[in-house]
Amino acid sequence: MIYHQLALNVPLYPLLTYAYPTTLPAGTRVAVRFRNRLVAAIVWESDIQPEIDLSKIRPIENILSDGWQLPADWRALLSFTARYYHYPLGQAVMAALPKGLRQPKAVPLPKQEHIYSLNALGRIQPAPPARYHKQNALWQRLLAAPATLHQLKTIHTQASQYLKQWQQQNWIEASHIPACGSIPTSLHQLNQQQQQASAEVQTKCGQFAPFLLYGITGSGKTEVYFDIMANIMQQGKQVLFLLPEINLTPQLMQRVRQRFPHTVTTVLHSQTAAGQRTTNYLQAALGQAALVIGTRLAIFTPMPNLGLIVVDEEHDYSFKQESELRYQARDLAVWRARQAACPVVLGSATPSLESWYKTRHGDYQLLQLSERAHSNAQLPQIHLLDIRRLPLDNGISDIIKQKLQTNVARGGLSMVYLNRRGFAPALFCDACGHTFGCPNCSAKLVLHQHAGQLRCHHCDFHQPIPPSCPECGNQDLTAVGQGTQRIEEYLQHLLPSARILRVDRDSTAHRQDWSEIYHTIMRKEVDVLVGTQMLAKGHDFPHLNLVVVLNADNSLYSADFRAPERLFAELMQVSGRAGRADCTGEVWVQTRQPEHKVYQALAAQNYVTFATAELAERQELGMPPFSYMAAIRADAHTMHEAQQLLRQVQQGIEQQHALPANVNVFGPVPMLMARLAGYERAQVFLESKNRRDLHHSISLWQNWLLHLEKSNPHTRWLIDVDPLEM
DNA sequence: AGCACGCCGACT
DNA sequence: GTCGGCGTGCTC
Ligand SMILES: [Zn+2]
Ligand SMILES: [Zn+2]
Repeated sequence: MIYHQLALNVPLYPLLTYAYPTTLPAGTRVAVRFRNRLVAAIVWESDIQPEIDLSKIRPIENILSDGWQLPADWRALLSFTARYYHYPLGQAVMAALPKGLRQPKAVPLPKQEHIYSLNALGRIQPAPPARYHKQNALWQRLLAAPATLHQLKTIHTQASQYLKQWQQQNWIEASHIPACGSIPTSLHQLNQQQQQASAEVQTKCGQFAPFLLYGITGSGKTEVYFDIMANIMQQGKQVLFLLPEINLTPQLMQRVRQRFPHTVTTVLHSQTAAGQRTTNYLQAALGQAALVIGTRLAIFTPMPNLGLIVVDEEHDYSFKQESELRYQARDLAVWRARQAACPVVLGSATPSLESWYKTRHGDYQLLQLSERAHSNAQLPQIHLLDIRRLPLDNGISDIIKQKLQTNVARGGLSMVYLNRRGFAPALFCDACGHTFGCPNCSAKLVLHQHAGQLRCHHCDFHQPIPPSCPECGNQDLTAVGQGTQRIEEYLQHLLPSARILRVDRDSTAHRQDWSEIYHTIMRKEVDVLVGTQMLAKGHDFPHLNLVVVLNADNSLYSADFRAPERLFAELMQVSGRAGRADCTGEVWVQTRQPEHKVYQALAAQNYVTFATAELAERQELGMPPFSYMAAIRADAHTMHEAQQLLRQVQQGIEQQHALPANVNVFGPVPMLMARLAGYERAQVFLESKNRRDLHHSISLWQNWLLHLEKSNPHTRWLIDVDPLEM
């Protein structure tokens, strides 16, 4: 018997040993019995010396992927990912596979699509008589240009039958459809900066080279990506294009299809149906698709000819998975580019301070687009409106009211942005001061007027709006603050003739809603948009010329050291919506702290100044990117239990004096959101300037946690490397 | 994580 | 006497 190390979906750090009569190559998908259930597994290593009792080792039941293995570079990526994020390798491997490949069932490989063309003999044949009009149409189509079965089926569903006939006559030939296909020249003429950026990346083709493409909103980053992608794909290489889910819109896909009409493109995101995702994954893995577009999970797609990775909106937090395997796809993209020896382009109008810092140190090469791509498009004018002494009506000052009225009157499109859905963020008792909190979370319940409910935005708790205060019985309950619903209602009252549309998670609950909303806006059937982040990202409305930002100050009070960076990026993004194409835009930001660095940098529309100042502050405090961090978290029904496990580990390590001197430990402290979905959450931060020592310390903590978890059975724990949550 | 095993309270 | 509550421990 030959023994193999297998990756299975079990929460154990070591791999499991199974036997097979012959040596199976690493990367083979197999089915095995685990606890007497048939599950899928991936061969990680063959011909090993078992470290456990031979009697416990069971046989591999059968081999699932005949003739295809998960490639060595993919396995190296997962080994690295599991090690770096301190996550069980078996579970990491399974998280990187689409559902179809996690099942103990064989999956047929996608057949490479054929393209059919009439050969010389075929071309001199008479066309089928016109009375057989479907047959004739097929023939005419093939006469005009080669076509795929898929295309021919749109002419006649029985196309394959006739193709077979004609193939037997030796009139047509079938050939594999090329992954890349011909790429037509772009309709967009790149400006000088764009050309230069594209050229810089292309000179590094075939070698590891990380770039940060810093381009202001509207500077045409996408055209630059497309230009580089076209070049790389024409060399027969594959391109991986990552972007936040919210930006993966039908409009974006439309642009891709227009620019690369003959390129086999595959889309991978969490909304793709499971079966389709497996097919797409395999298409990329077999090199049949030249272009892979997807959200963070697409970083794990095997690509045999990877020639370029693009990460658009690289500052976006959605690249970090905040559960289970807590990977940062942007960072893994850089790792993969190094492994594949290819360029990687991270793009943003407000780069993450981590990436910006790396350009300062020459780790990443900086590419800048400082002009709007369309020379007639102006930057918006951003105004800060100090509301400390101004009367507000539903959170809106007179000046803003007038701005909105004027813009509606002259037929412009306005947007009122606030990052709070619902009617009001809190309900308050005037008599005793009682507020309604979520019983499961440390958060206030949000008033949803239309639904007649108080809802928690962090868990699924909800209750009917109470008629009176449960503390004192008072019936005068006041809705405090503004949510999008309330603003929508108020604006309808203020601007009775205006067509107002609210866009937030509540108004776009169904998949279709967004595209309907989008088209309504594009048909200019809306005067005022009210919405949250959804509205700020991913969609351009060329005729939008007034943006109003309400209640942004809330984020300034956060204890999270990344809050200013986040707010700045968010406000720059919202502001960038105003005045694209050929109309000048105006942005008005209501604030009580106009002197704050975030607002000052925003008004000046100066990312560089902001980043420089913010980095200086981070350096002073020894925060990332000037140090590396990891969070060890524990949760339990009581904060005491959660902190107890962490304290026990801390004491154990202290007694052994095992912690490297250059690793600092903070905590245990409650998380900023201390209670979530019924669990009290505590954490310890490990911080060091030395990555090796940090990781050594994490492993130390991990081993102690594995040892002490038995005596704390009600406490769960996890490790978050390079954490974003605080 | 599941899923068995096992040891005590409240049912027929 | 048994049914089932979940605390404990293992998984190749
Ligand atoms: Zn009260
Ligand atoms: Zn809650």
